[in-house]
Amino acid sequence: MTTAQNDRVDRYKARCLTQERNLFGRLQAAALASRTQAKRLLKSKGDLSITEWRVLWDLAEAGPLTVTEMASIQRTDHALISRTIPAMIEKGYVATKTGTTDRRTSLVALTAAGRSVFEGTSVIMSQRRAALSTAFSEADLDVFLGLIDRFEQFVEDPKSLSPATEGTA
Amino acid sequence: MTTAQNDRVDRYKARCLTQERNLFGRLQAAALASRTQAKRLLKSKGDLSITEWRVLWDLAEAGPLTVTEMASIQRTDHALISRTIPAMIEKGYVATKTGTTDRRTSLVALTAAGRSVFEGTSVIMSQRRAALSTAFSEADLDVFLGLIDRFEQFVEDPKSLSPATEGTA
DNA sequence: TTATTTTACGTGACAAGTCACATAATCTTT
DNA sequence: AAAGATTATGTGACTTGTCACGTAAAATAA
Repeated sequence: MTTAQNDRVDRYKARCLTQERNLFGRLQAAALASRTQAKRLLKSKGDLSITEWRVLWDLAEAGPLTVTEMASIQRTDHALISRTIPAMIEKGYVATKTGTTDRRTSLVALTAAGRSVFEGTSVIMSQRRAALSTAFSEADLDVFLGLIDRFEQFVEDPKSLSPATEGTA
Repeated sequence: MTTAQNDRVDRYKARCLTQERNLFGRLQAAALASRTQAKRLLKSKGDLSITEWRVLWDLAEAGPLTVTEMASIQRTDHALISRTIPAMIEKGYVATKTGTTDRRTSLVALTAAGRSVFEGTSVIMSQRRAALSTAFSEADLDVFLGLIDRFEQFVEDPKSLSPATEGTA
């Protein structure tokens, strides 16, 4: 290996080191790894997608629910849920009816088949949550969630990157 | 509002409360909010996608780099980068050549135009990182990264959800 | 030296996610 | 009561990401 190649590899390694402290990148990667784990666990028990699993879980815990309510609970966009519901209806897992007090809403409820699929899948997902609870104490979790709260405030607060800030930079 | 409706709303609210302490969901939402912020900032300075920005940034800091090296630095899959490179070549931002020591590799380097686009965009992205540094001290960051390390170990460690665990449950 | 295994990267299919938009329904203002 | 503004949901287009696969090249084993 030549000196130029050594330089190139050194730069690569240095770059990797600096990115280990890049909170944006690290959070992204951790969240995606988490998602991959969930997909793998769901796959081991059937063919539910993550969105389908979330819908079933929310409905099992608190249904019937509107699309917007589920989106809010899951901190996701209503579009994703809206797009998932028809196939779940087709599979017989959920049924919808127009809201009586607000005819814009679509009230989604579990069917018996949906309840059954939920129960067949919930064991592994409960185990996942229980395993996480052994890895992180309640105090750890408080710290973690507090840091996440602060991070979310940062990314959603326009003031942190306002013209005034630019003026002083 | 009837009693049944009250019950339904109460269940929804209770469900929201429990999900506030769901670390999986919270981490996911925070990472996605961060990504959205990045996209918004990039959009304010041009039309770079997140993947394009990441490629430019890595190359500016440590280029030339292979697809696998960039994927490793960014903690992403090589497929995403491979798919992005041709358009960036078309735009004149990067150029590639086959590696001399390993002809399987594709060495990607910034062009002068790419350097220029990088520099036009890097100010706002640097400001973003600086703003994050004012929101989180080095000590905060150490704690946060440590918790993320532990979370990543959890989601990647098969032992936490092994048959032995299932046997004892 | 040959055979086998592993690796780099390009490609395709699909899921998860964002944003814009449209339509209908509801709410607020005039 | 009518007009204007806001909201719920469905849809489409696009990005970001995963996984599987194929091919060529490199590494390892026989």
